[in-house]
Amino acid sequence: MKLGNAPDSLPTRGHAAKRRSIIDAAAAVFCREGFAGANIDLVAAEAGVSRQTVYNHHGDKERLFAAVVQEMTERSNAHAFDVLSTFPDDPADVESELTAFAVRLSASLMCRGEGGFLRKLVEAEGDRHPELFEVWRREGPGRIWSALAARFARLAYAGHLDIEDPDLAARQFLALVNVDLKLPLLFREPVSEETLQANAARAVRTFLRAYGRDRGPPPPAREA
Amino acid sequence: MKLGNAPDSLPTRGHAAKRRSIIDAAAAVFCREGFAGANIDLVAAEAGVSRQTVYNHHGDKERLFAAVVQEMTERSNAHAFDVLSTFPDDPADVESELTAFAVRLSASLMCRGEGGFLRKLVEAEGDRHPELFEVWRREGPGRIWSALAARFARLAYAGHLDIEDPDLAARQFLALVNVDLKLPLLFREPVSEETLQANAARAVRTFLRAYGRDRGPPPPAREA
DNA sequence: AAATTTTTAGACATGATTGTCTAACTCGTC
DNA sequence: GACGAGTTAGACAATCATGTCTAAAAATTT
Repeated sequence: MKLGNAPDSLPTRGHAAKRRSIIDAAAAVFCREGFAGANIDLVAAEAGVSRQTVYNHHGDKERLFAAVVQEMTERSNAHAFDVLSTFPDDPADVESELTAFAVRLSASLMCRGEGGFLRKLVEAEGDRHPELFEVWRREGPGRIWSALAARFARLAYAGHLDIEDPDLAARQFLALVNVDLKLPLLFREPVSEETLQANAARAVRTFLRAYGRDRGPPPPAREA
Repeated sequence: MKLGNAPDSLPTRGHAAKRRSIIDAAAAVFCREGFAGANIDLVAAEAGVSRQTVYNHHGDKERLFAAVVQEMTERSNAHAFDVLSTFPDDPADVESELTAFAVRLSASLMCRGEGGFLRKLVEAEGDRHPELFEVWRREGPGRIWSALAARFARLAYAGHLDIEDPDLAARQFLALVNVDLKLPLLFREPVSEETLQANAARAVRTFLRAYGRDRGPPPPAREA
């Protein structure tokens, strides 16, 4: 029986560290091998922990998987909102600042880390655990999209862009940014910084041709 | 020993039919459960065939998987080029005809059938069978993209579009068409005809704002 | 330093799956 | 009606993974 003192008392130190390394290792293994192919012994070995400890912490392969998905969702979201907070709010040069933002976005959201994990896991195991990934869908892409949409709306209101439907614009922006990243990502190929930069530049150029302020003759009659 | 008569002699009739149904069943099971989770007994049952027959035909789980990937790649490609052949070559109304094409494209390429199978299999098992999916990558997306790019180039040459880089335009077109299909596809949700239509319309509108001929001031000097 | 909790290594039972083998069966052909 | 290729059901060994258990070791708290 715990004596009920501070929540982060000392015993949790090594405990929490092990828990984290188990989650990390499990994420890697689940992602590499899929749920069915994942081997608990391998997870334990990769986490530098005995198998029994894995069971002590998470009780079950199923529950371990759930813990991994939840943890990754949280990390991924935190990361995403960090990047989102660097969205250019009052840019001197829309194109260059939006491009720089797109680079940050693609670098951290898609290529590295949790984002890819989750996408793959959803794709592979979504059928078997619908409720888990339903949460991800609502809390993940949904919130990011609308946050990004709000940023675009502000940019449009400030006169830097010409956007009817900010939600649509946000989704299309993300789609354009990802155009040339899909295949390398699928094959786990490293994406060089230059590639990222060039790709972002292409995406933003097209995006601005569609949504830029100085896009030819003013639309015939928008509000009258 | 076969008597060496017609290649499609009668004995092969049931044979070929079984082979096909095995491939189909295996595709479904591999796609649902992943390679590790796929159960040969289940494949046999779903194909209406005994397990031994599966082994007679393909010898191995590994080779069965390879056969499935190859077959699906071929079917998917054939289908894709069928749809590609309906690309509007000399449209009276670019927007409406391009939208109709986008509907056909998203309906057959992404939602139904082999395309989704392959994407998921590549995502899930690409690490384990790189050489298999390398072929898919070259023969699948690569060829489709360049074929679509050629069509766009023709459309631009005929004066209906204003495109610098047709390959890029083709990839961006596909990305825009898929914007709102990703999530429903991921979750295997049915996509209604109206949704498809509306989505295609949005995609094409944005695409044409970026690449349309009458997009504001005529580009400085294209051909004189 | 003693006590308590966590971790470890390994054995263990259980169940599932792969791939082989054999004997019986079906079907179209001669 | 018999032949032969292909098919079937089921038994079978071998492998492997999950999850439990136990006794010993390590780390922490009092």
